[in-house]
Amino acid sequence: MSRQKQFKILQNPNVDKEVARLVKNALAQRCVVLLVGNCWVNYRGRASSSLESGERIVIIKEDGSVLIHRPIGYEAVNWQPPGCIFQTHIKNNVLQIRAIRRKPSEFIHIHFDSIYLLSIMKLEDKGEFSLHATERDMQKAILLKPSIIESGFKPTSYEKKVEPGFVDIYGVDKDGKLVVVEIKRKTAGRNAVLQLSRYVKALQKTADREVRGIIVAPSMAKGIQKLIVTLGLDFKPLDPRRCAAILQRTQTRKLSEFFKPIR
Amino acid sequence: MSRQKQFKILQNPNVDKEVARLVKNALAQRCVVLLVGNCWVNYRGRASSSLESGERIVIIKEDGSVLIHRPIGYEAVNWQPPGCIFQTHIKNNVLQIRAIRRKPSEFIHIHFDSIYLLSIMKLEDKGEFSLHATERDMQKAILLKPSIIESGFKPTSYEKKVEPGFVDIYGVDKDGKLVVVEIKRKTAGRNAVLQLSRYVKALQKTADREVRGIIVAPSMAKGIQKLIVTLGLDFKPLDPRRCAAILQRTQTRKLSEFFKPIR
DNA sequence: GAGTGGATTTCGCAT
DNA sequence: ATGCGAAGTCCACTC
Repeated sequence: MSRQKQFKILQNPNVDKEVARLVKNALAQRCVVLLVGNCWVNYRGRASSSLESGERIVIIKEDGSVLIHRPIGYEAVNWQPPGCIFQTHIKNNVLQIRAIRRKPSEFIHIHFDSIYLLSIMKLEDKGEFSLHATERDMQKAILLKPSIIESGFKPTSYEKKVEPGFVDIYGVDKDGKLVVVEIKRKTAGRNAVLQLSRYVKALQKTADREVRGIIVAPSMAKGIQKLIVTLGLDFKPLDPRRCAAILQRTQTRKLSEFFKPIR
Repeated sequence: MSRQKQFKILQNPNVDKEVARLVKNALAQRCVVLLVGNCWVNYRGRASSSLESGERIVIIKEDGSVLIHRPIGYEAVNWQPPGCIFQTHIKNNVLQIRAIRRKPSEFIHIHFDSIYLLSIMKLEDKGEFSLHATERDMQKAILLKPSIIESGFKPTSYEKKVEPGFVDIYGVDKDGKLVVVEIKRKTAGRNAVLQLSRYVKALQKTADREVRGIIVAPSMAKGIQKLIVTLGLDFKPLDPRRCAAILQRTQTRKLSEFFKPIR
């Protein structure tokens, strides 16, 4: 199963022109460069810092971001966000790598006098990353912490399931208006908006008060904003991961202890 | 100059019991473990996430923190703060590493089906890291050596936090006038000047003496000079590096030993 | 222990 | 572009 990955690994190379050339070429080719060795670092930009000599792991990624990690600590001690320009020099058996960024203008200078490991690689990573919260989780989170929708919102009841693909909440806003909330786990599209609009219109016929419709989703499809405004609806961006976090923090109890489900 | 560093490097090892044993021992001995290979990751805790198969860099540090880095992006895609407990398993030629944390209870499961590089090392890093010339550092320097602002200036108290981007000092000048100092780490702009002016005006209402306002910054924005004069404020240029030097010379003690913080 | 504020915060979405 | 809010924020300091 272990397929041979073609990349360069040098163990304890001399810190010389050859190493500098390898690093320079690797950076030009947008490879990922991994360095372990003894180094010191200076940073100057939004703040200034200096890091004395010590053994660290340095990662330069293909997008031009830089990370310098000490053997302890979750956070990088020095870093540079994506988009850096690089310069490499060798002088007196010291390899210097400069990572320069504009806007804000800042740089990191990394100096290696010993390299234990130099690895240059092309990594392929198409895997999707997802922080999941199901639609039901999002519904739970809103019911447990209605303020994430808007200040003063009070849910009164909810629907357990509605086709196709969303879960609704009913409530009252801070002004006493009736509110229908429609939840989408992914980007809210045309269908969701139209569906909610129909709901609101239907309810309005029998209600004695104004009825509002709110779409809750991590994002809107392109060009939907205008439709939402036209139909008099509101959009509230809500990240599923935030919902997940809320559920984790909150004691998980049955929702029906708090709210009455409709059918 | 490149001294031989004793640590283990395996290139394209088979994903088998031997690899699992090496990793397990390394973690038990608080080594830094560096893995590059094809993996997928599940996280569950404050939130939940899944990361599909792809090629990444994984760092496990001696303090029990974990970082999983994709080939792009400044931030780790998954991580675990220091203090994790680890479990390693091998099953069907897949290496599973579990990093478990209590409080909050959460875990990461990392699965490798190919390993391109496994490096196990003891890194020694005694080098000191110092961040100089933050706004707080400038504040400290002024409090420790008020004469850099102007001769005869005596700070009486300071504010720890002020919205957004400056730290204030209160004091008395050589003539007994009240002084408000506003610090900017970078060029002082229109906002800073107006903010200070409002402060001074507000204080003047309740003060029995004249109140002065001093802007301290490395430089002024273009065209601000006139505004400063118009509002009756003073400007004092101060290089953050000079502050760093002052802090360097002076024994660092708690500011509250000398001055009373306001709120 | 919980709570608070800062960060070279970063990141995203709003205006 | 700029500004505001959230983060699996993390971290350090105070109460």
